[in-house]
Amino acid sequence: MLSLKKYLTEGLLQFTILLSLIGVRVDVDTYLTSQLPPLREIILGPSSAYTQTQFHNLRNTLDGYGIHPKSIDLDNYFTARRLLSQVRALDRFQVPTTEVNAWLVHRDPEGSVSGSQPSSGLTLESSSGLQDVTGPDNGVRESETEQGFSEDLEDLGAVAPPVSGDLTKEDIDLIDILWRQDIDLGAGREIFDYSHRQKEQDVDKDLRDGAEQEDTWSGEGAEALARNLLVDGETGESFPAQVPGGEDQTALSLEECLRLLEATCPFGENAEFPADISSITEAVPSESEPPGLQNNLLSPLLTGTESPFDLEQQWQDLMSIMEMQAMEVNTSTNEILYNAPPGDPLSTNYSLAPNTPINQNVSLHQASLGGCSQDFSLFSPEAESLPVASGSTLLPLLPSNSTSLNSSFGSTNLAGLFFPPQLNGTANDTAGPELPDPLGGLLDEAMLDEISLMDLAIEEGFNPVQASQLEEEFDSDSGLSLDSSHSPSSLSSSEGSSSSSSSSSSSSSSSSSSSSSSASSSASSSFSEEGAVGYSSDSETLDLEEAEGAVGYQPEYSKFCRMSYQDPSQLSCLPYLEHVGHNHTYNMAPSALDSADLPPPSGLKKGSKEKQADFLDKQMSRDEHRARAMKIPFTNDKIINLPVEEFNELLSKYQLSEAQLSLIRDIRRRGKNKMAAQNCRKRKLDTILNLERDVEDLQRDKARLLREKVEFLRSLRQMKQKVQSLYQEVFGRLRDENGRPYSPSQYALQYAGDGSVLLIPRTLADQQARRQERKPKDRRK
DNA sequence: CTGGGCTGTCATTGC
DNA sequence: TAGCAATGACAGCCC
Repeated sequence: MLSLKKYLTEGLLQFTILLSLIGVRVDVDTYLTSQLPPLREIILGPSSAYTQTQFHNLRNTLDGYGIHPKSIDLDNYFTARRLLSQVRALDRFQVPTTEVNAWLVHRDPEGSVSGSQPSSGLTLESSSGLQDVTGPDNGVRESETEQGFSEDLEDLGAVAPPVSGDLTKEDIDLIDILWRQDIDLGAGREIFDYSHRQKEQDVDKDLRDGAEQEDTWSGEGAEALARNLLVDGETGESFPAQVPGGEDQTALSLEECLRLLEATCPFGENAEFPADISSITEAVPSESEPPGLQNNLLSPLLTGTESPFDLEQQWQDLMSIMEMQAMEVNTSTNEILYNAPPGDPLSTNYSLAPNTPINQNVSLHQASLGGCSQDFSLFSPEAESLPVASGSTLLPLLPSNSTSLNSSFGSTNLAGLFFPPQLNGTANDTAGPELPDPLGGLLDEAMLDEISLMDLAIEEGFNPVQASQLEEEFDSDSGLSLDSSHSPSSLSSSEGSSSSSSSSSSSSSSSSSSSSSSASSSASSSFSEEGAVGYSSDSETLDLEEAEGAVGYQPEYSKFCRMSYQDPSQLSCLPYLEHVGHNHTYNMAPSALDSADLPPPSGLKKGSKEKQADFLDKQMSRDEHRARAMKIPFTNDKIINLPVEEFNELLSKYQLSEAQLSLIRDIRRRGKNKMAAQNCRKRKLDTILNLERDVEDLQRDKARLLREKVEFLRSLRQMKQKVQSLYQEVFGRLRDENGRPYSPSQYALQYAGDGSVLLIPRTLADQQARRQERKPKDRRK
C-alpha cells in the first residue's frame, strides 16, 4: 500500500506538474479509464516510472547518448536532446515534443492545395446548410454538429485547437495528411472516386430502361402505403396497418432501399438524369424550390443579373472564409457561375456538374475536410442557379447531384438535411422550423456513440489498424512504439538494452565493467577506475572480487556513473568539462596518491613533482585527508565498499584507536551516503526524463486518437450522406394511388425497428422525433 | 558580487 | 537491532 500511495501521490503529482509545465492539459481520467494503459501503469501499476528498482535497469539513452548527472557526456546528451527536440519540433502536431510525421516528407506540392483548407476544414459533419455559408454570419456560426465535434474533442482531453473556427497550420496539415492517408490506404476511396461512381452511373443508365417498371413499383408501393396507413382516432397518429416485415410493399426493407439506391445514384452525382426525372422533381418540390430558400439563399447568389455586386460580395465573403485551395476551387466555380449564360444555366451547370474536376475535388475534400461550407460553395451555384433561370426545371438537378442537396441540407440532424428550417418554414405549412428529421432517430448525434465506428470504418474501407500501423511507421523514428500497451516498464527494459549497447559503443572499457560482471583484469581496472566513483583510484590494490561484493549498487552504479573525470589528465584534455570537475577525487586512496608521488624512473624535476603532489593533494577529499592524518592503514575505497563482514574482519586485523575506528566508520558512512545521494539524484533525473518521454508518448497517442476520430467522423458523415441519398431516392420514387409523388412537407419516411421503412405523415414523424429528443434531455437531467 | 548548479554531508525513515 | 538504501535539507564550491 505504501508503494501504491507513493505512486498516487508523488507519481501523479509529478506527472501532473510536468504536464502543466509543458502546457498540456490531459484528461487523466480519460486515459486512466481505458485509453492508455501505460499512464495507468505509471500512476497505479507496479511498472511505475517511479519504481526505484527500475532505475538500475534504466539508462537514459537518446540516440546513443547515455546520461548521468556527472557523466562527461552530459553536455552532449542535453545538447543532442535539445537539438533533436528542435528538429522534431519543426513540424509536429501541436505539441512541441518528439513527433515526426513522415507524411511531411512525402508531401507533394499539390498537397498544399488540400492542405490549405478553409476554416471549415475540420467540419466533419455534414454541411450545416446554406445559411452557414451565405448567411450574414457565414463562416462564423458553428453548426450543431461542429459543436458536437468540438465537445468530443474536448472530451478526449484534447488540447486541440478550435475545430470549427480558425484552423491552425498544423490542423490544416493534419487534415491534408488524413486525406492523403485515406488515399494511400485506399480507405473509402471508391466512395469519393468519381470513376467509381461513374460505374454506378453506368449501371444506373442500364437500369433506367427499367425505370418505368420501377415507377410502377413505386406507385404500387406508395399506393399500398397510403392504403394501409391508419389514423388513430384519439391521438391522430398515423400508423401502418400492415404487418412489419411483411411482403406488403408498403414496408420497404432497407435492403430494398439500398438496392434501389445502388441502382440509381448513391451520391446523386450522375452525369445524366434518371429517366424519371419529372417524377422525382415532383416528389421533392418543397426541398427544391421553397420560397424561403430562394429568398434567403438563392437570391444573393443567383440573381446575379439583378444585383451582381451583391453576388460578388457574397462570393468575396465566401472567399474570405476559405483558404488557398478552396479559393482555387471557388474561383473556378465562380467562373462557371459568372460565365454561364444567364439564359442557359441549366446546360452549363448541369453538364459541368458531373464532369468537372470540381466534383471530384469536392468528394475528396469532403472526405478529408468535411467542409460543409466548401461543399455548399461548390454546389450551390449549380443547384440554385437552375431554379431561377429555368424555373420549373429546378428539380431535375436533384438526381444529377444530390450532393448539392446534401450540402444544402447537411447537418447532423437529418431533419435539417431534408427539411431545413427555412424550407420547412416556407414550404411546409404545418411543420415548424424544428421539424424532426425522419431519420433523426437513426442518425442523431447521440447515435454517434452507439454506432460502431469500427464497423463504419470498415464499411467505408477505412482500416484504423492500417492507419495506426502506418502511423507507427511514421513514428518509427522515435524508436518508441506507439503500442498502447507500451508501458514505462517496457520502456525501461528497452532502455536497459539500449543502454548497454550505447555504453559499449561509447566506451569499450566501461562496457566490460558495466554490462557484465565478468572478472577480468581489464574489468578490474575499469571498475576501479569508474565504478568506484572516486573510491578506488588505486586499481592495483583493489580486488575486483572485493569491489563487486562491496556495494550491491556498484555494478549498476558504474553503469550510470562512469566518472572518468577521476583522471585529472582527462579533465585537462576536456576543458569544456572543467566546470564538472569540482572535487571528484574525494576519496582517492592515499596509496594511489603515494604511487602518484613516487618519483618516475627517469626522474622529473622536483618542482613538477611537488606541483603534482600538491595537485593530487588538493584532489584528495576531506575524508582522505583525515584518513591520511589518522594514518588509517587501508584505503578509503576499501573502507567504503567492503561488505560488513569483510570490513569488520579488516578492522580486526589492525590495532586501531577509538578515534581511528570512529573516523573509519564515518568515512564508510559518508562514502556510502555519497553514492546513495548520487544514485538518488540520478534516479530523480531519470524519473523526470521518463515522465518527459511518457508525455511525448501521450501526446503522440492523443494526436493519433484525434486523427482516428477525424477518420471516424468522416466515415460517419459519408454514411449519413448515403442514407440521405437513399432517403431522397426512395421518397422520390414513392407514388400515391394517383401516381403522384408524395410531398416531402407532408410525408416522411421512417425507419421501423425491424428494418422496414414506413411512409408516415410528417406531423406524426415530428411528434415522434420530438419524443426522441426529449428522452436524451431527460436522461441528462 | 550574486545566482544557479553540482556535490558532499547530515538526519531521518523505512526495510 | 544492526546495517543499509533512500531521500530531504543544507552547506560549500565553482562557474
